[in-house]
Amino acid sequence: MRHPAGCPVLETTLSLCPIGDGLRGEGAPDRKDRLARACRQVGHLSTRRRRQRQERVTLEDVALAANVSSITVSRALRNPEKVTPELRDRILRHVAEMGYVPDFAARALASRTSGMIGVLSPSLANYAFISVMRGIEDRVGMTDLRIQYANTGFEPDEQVKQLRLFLSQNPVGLIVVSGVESPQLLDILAQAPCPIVQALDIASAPIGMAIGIDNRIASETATRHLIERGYRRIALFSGGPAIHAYPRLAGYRAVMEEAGLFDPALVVQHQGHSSVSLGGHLIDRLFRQAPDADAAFCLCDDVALGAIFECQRRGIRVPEDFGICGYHDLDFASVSVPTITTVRVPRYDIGFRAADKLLRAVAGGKTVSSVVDVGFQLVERETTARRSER
Amino acid sequence: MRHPAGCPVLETTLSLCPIGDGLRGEGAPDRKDRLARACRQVGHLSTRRRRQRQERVTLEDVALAANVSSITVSRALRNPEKVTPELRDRILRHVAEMGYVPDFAARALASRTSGMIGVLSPSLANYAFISVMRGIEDRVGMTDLRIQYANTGFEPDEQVKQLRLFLSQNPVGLIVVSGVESPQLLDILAQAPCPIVQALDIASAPIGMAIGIDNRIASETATRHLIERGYRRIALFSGGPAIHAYPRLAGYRAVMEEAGLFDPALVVQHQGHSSVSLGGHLIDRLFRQAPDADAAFCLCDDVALGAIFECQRRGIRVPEDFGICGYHDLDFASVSVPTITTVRVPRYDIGFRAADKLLRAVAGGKTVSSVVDVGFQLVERETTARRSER
DNA sequence: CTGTTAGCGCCTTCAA
DNA sequence: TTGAAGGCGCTAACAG
Repeated sequence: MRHPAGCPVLETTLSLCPIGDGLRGEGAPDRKDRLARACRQVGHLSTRRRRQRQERVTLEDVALAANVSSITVSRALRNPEKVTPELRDRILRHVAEMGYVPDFAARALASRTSGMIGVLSPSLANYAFISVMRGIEDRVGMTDLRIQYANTGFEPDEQVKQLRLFLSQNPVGLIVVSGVESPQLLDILAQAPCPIVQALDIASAPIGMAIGIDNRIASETATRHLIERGYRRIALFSGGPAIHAYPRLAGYRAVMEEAGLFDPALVVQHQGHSSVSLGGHLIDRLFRQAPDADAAFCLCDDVALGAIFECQRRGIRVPEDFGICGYHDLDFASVSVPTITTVRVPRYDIGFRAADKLLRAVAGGKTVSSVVDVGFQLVERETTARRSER
Repeated sequence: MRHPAGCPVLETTLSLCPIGDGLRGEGAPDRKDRLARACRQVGHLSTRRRRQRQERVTLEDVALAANVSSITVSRALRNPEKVTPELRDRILRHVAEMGYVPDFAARALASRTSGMIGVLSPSLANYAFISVMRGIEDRVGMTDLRIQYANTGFEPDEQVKQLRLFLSQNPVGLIVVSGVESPQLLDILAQAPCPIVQALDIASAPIGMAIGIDNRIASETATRHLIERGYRRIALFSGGPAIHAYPRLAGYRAVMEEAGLFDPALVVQHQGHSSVSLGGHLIDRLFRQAPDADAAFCLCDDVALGAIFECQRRGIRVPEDFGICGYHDLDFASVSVPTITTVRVPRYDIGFRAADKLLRAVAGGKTVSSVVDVGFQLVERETTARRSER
């Protein structure tokens, strides 16, 4: 069934508009009056000439209207306690009336602080990262600082590019969600003129501060759990670039090798975002490469869920015929049928505390290198709940 | 199983650091040399005094080193074609060598354009919005413009606050994902000095341009579909504030009333983000309020999935005993067991085209009011696939 | 408590 | 093609 509106096509050309095209506003009508008044004032002559076809109300405009100096308006806005209450009220009235909006660029330039925290994360399309960001947001929301997000889609080049953009904005601090892999990125981070906190992964080489869990150990624990449950031909399902999953891959491999069970045919990877549908595809690939596989350790719960669905479709019983272990303990892992055994990572907490660490470093003016392991938890649920056959 | 790191507690106080605390960097060692050289130059005396304990490399620093004026360096960087190739190379070498990083605040102030596009979205924790943002990102990525995100958690106050923050940054344009409800927000938007595109919903009053689907009609279509399949006691499951879901509620209600089937006990709402686990809770509430309910129209697929799980757990057969229709056609809807009937919304496309519209308006310098309906599609799958009993 | 002065780093404008 | 002068809007530092 198609909605009557049909299926419009993109308008033809996609002009790649550079910065700064066609942005000039048109003149504000009531500006002349204020300018006239300005001329009657002393010491504000410079105001006269500028703004021909501009519209923005400036501090000085408000100051003129309120018959004070611009710095007083500034103070009334930012340090109310430093201005007489009546004066302040009068000024604030004018501010509201004239619709004054502060200009952050000017403020940043003059005060030499942007009041901005940059958050670099690999992907928005994953609840695992989003929880971390919620934690960050909640902590930063308690301050006057602003957050600026950038997501890099797991691509090293994009990481570097986004980081450059951040640095151009003089961030007060930086949070890098997930591990830092590219050496170039590490280089830039090391030279960054602000504190940096790495959140989520502490296994990769940290710059400055880090808070999260040791994904390698978590991965070892999960793999070991599958072995203890009697599974032998345990596959690894991974979405996203290998480099991002590296610590977890290493943990899986170490345990499998130790047990004499490692087989490259069991490692099924996919470049690209993890998703539920990916889980099904990986099951398909797995059974072609290794028809005797009897379990899968999925590096994200959504892949695990997709694997469950595909098993149901093929008549493979979970956990009896095939065990599944996920990662992250996403919302649905505890309510799906069957419920998903997974590695619980306190993501919100990590975000909150990462922001907290950062804010302390910003306030203290010093970056003390430190690594905090918040710990994980293996949550055993139905997808691996078969009697041990060991 | 607990990871040995244990469960550390948040460090005691959470100082609410205001903007600008403790940010001064320490002196750069090689600065003296450059300053000395500077003194030998003419016309740059002003450079001497400033920067006592500062570190940032400025255009002028590079200019000094390259023996040109700062404006030439600026040009070499931003309009390479306006500078002799050799000179340009020499300058760029110095730039790289000295690690010059442009200062966006200064650029924005001087050029009167921020080069930034603001994207206001209700929630990051929902794949529906994230797809839209991916579309936006891909289109904007073709330009030099930057994106700044803000999410408002569905709260009107937060929307206004975030919007103010945007306006303080002189955005080149604004994209508002999802409908605009609060009149205050509408007010501010109406006065914004830049083009605005509203994406995803075109049913609510548009300011400027809008692109998306008519959620009310989509909702009507879905409800009608359930009726056609023979369901009668059709519930509505909604996450998020009622105001956000309003067009869809209205569509559902209109069709149900028309059919003489409407019953308030069938409407189950929850303030808060939708999620898979929410679906289960809503099923629970529904069967308490209306034990004879035989279907649910869920305003998001994740709620629908949660409803499926809960039905499985209770031995309720879907679609035979209970029909389920979702919304958004998220990734998993086509692979779950059973697959989910849902309303497909071309979210990525909407994002991409919203950005495209915005960029055109920015380039053209004019905002032509326009509303584009991209249309939706009802995708019939297993959760409603029972023989019609009508 | 309020005002004056002098930039912040870059870019626009105009001149050479 | 390059440079000099000046200003963007705001705030730090110091006066009064």
